[in-house]
Amino acid sequence: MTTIKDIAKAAGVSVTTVSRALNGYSDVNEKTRKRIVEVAKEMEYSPNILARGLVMNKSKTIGLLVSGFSKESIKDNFTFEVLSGINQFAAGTDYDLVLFNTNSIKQREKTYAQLCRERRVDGAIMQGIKTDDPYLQEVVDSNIPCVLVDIPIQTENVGFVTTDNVLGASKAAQYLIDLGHERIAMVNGHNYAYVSQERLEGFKKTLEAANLPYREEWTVNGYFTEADAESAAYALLKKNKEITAIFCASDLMALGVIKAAARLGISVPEELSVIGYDDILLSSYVTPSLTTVSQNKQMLGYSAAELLISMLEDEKPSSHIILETELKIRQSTAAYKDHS
Amino acid sequence: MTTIKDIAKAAGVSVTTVSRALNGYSDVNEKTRKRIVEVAKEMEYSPNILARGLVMNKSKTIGLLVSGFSKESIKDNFTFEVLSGINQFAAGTDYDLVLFNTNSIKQREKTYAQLCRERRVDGAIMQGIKTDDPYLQEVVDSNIPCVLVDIPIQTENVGFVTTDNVLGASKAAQYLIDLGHERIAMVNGHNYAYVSQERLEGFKKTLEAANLPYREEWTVNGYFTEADAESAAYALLKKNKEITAIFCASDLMALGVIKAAARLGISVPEELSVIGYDDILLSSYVTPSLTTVSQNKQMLGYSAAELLISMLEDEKPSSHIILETELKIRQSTAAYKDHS
DNA sequence: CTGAAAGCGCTAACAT
DNA sequence: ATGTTAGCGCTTTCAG
Repeated sequence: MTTIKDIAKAAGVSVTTVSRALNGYSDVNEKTRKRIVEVAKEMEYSPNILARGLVMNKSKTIGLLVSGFSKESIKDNFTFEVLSGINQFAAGTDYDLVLFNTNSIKQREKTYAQLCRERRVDGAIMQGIKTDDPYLQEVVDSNIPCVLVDIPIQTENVGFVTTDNVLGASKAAQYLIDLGHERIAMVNGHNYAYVSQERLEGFKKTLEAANLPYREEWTVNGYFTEADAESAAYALLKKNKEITAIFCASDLMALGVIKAAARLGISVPEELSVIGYDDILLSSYVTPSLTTVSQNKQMLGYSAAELLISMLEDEKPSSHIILETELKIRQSTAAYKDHS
Repeated sequence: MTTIKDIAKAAGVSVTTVSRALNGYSDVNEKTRKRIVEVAKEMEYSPNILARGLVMNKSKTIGLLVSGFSKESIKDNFTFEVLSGINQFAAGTDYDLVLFNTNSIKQREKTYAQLCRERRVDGAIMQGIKTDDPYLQEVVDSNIPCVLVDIPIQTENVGFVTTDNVLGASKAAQYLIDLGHERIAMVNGHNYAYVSQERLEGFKKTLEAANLPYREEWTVNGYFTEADAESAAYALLKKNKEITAIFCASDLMALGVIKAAARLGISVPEELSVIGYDDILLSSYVTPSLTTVSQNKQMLGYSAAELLISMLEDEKPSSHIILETELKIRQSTAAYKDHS
């Protein structure tokens, strides 16, 4: 493997000159530069980024701390879309992405912060982390520049990007209300996700603004999985036949709810309107297709990368980005009709 | 950031001893080791992997060269599932994954091989690369240990993992034949994918073994996209009403074919049987659900990582792995009935 | 405009 | 069992 030393020898100059020539410094004679570049190409030189990183004390890498990179999360390819967005932005820069291997076992011995420090990443993007994950706090406390996806924490060197979940949930609820529904339930995720808290807030607020009672017992957790949502909704619907609409904090859970309804002989959307959240790929392909609050997942990743790199390069202060959502009306919702 | 030098000073030993103690060498007094480990923990020491890599001449990273990490490829989350499998295996090792930023623009200036060399990756996994990609050859020619997904090239330091595409296609074709179909068309991917060539071979072979003619004009390319497959199938079906079954080289294309059939008023599976390949998530959710040749995409990634790391660690010779496929019978296929 | 020399953090002979 | 020394490939003062 060719080094600048080899080039220096071959070109009859010092390593310093080679380094400066190759890095585009101005104080190098144009002729010598040309010769050096020539020789470098001939010898198939590739700079050793590790060595450079060692001396410059930065690695030009971004650490990706992604939970939920496993079998279960393939269905909602949320993770993948965010990743794709990150990659898209990063592709326009000279940063590379390192994906940390975080199976739960390893997490015990090595924390995220350690992983970042070991690899000397310049910054990190965290995604899919529960709010009670101890390592979340650790990363926040460490002084590694970091951007969080869907976790609204902002500090000196931590920014975040998320969508307006309160408003998103509000749109969903308002739409159901506008359809004439009055007895609306909610299947939420879990208590360790900010998005759940916020979507609940938006839901509640909107009901109350319409003078509809918010009933705590009609809000159940589906833990963001199809199966859990199905069983939770099954119990809920069985017990409360009067419910005519359900707002779900994710599309996957909405699918579970529809399954539960099917098992109970409740037809969607005729007898029950179901509305999801996310707009995952499946939503438009299933029957009935899912009315949902669409978020631009790619943009979430893209913006996260953009924000992080601006913090890194321009030494901009940390900040946050709130993306818009859009209600996509499909077939799983319908105007309220009295079936009694 | 603490270094071994700091620890050495604090513990009153030399850096060598610290290095050896921390790396579990046997020739260190148990007492000193304990003290050193203690001090290291207190000072929150994290080894600088870059520095270690520099001297050891290996980085404990695997480069992921993934084409199709973009908007279009989100539908068939093939890429993601493979990635997930790679990650799964890597999580049990001390290798981290680096995702190279390869937008097409950058490809011009930096080849895959260069990216690998710059980052000093120990090995690479390539996926979703067309066989005519010039950079494929370059990586193969470079002496970087590499595992290819779905490209059967094997050299000194290149292995591959794939599924048995000939057999897979054969299963699909045989199933259609067993259902009584005799006029079977094929929507293939494109000419720059080995899998396409192999699936075609399996298809052809099986037709001929059943004494059915293979008609070249009934094989069209859908370029692995839903839209292209739709228009190709539309033209094909419009012109050849006698076709009663279509074998598609991917599920996404099968969806396109079904759309084309719908536009022509041909009902699936009553008048036309459609069979896909891959078993992507959508396949079981769409209506009618898709009969398909299922491949274990996660295992593809998992095996690729496993193979690569065995090549790296055990200095095993390169080799290849062929995974099995499984025919999943769903609703898009039915026994042939004469509609004339 | 160019070069000599120091040093980033670590490991690995080679002493002792 | 521990320390001394050299060096991985690169950038960066500091001198010329």
